[in-house]
Amino acid sequence: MNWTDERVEQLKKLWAEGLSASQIAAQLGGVSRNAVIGKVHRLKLSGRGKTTSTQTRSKKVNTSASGSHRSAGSLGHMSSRVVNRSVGATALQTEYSTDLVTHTVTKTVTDVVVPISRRLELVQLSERTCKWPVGDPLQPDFNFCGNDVGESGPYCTYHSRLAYQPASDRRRIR
DNA sequence: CCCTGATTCGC
DNA sequence: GCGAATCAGG
Repeated sequence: MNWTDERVEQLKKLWAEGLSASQIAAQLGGVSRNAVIGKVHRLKLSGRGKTTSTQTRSKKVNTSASGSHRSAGSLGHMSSRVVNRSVGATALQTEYSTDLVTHTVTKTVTDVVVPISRRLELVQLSERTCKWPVGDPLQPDFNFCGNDVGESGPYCTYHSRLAYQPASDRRRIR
């Protein structure tokens, strides 16, 4: 995958918005989070604002002659990271978030990164359906994401992450 | 276990 | 320049 200008633009934008590297990678598609991070570094825009990354890195594992001890104990996980990609209308969306316009766009921050959801009604929930609420509980059309939950909880894998993980953002020690 | 960003280094 | 592997940490 090439880093076209548009993609780089997206990257910078999303990174500035505070999205994590993996989320950005998911949205751009075709790249891993490492690729994103690597690019971010090359663009010299890491440390999103703060994070005075104090150069404390100097460990480095023996590069030569070591290795080959990464046995194969467990098998893969297969956690598909499905993300709805905005098909079509992907054109001009590169030069619009530049400032100068303060008209609160409020582009409905809905699911910038949320994948598919089945929109089930409460009655249809079962033991294996994601109980992540979708919509406004005060509205009659309130429903739930009904994706299959693995064995890991009341939510589908994706929503589980949204529910918990949001942490890991205040280690500051670096 | 999951995740995060940071760094290094072979390509 | 790119990104996988690795590391360190929450």
